[in-house]
Amino acid sequence: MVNSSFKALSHPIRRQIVERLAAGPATVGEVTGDFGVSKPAISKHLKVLEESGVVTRVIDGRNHVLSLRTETLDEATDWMVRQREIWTRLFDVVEDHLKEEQR
Amino acid sequence: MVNSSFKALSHPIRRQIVERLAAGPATVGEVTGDFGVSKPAISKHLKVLEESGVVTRVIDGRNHVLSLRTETLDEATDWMVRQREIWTRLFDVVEDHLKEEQR
DNA sequence: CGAACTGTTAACCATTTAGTGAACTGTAGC
DNA sequence: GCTACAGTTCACTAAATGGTTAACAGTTCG
Repeated sequence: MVNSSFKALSHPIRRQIVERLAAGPATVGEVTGDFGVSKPAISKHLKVLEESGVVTRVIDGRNHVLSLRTETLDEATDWMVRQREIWTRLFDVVEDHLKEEQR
Repeated sequence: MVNSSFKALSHPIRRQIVERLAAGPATVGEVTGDFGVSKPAISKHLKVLEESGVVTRVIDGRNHVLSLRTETLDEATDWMVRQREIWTRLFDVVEDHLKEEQR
């Protein structure tokens, strides 16, 4: 699932949609915003977000209401944070080593 | 730059390379590992990682030594963490609202 | 009912991506 | 000098991506 999350986030339009939805649920029309692309293009991006598990959709009359599936995004975030912890630790080791040498 | 970082991380092989490099610098041969793909394929993945600013390369004799450019990855990590903070806050608001209603 | 509205599907196109094998560049070491 | 080694570049393919317009499906409302 981490796989498809990163793929979903690899397009600027999709990231902007996620940014919008992080602030709360919205309809397709609302997330469409002012990207200079057609409705079918947005529709496809939403499909990618949905199939990757990043977004869910609830149909309400003629509106489709979109929400973030935060659990999915949490997984991807955790991967990044975990890597950061690892390379930060490494950096500290190097730092310590340099301090050691200065003495 | 956040753009290309996510794109760089959108392929499982490239993420595994990043995982390897998070633990410390390594040569091309070392990161190649046991993905079932040819050397040219790895070479291309490394090019993507390098051009996206995620990885740097220092040539030492006939070995190319790769390292993570952590600043670049920090940007992407920060984007994710920032979004998480936003949707977490939203979640708390909903939580509070539900508690409010239970009373 | 019929028109307007919200959104998707279908068919198509151009570009990018991910992979391949073969050939090449440069370094190491006998 | 020659061979082995580390890695890239080239030329090519197949599939995926991102976009388009045109047509469709369902909902709302006068």
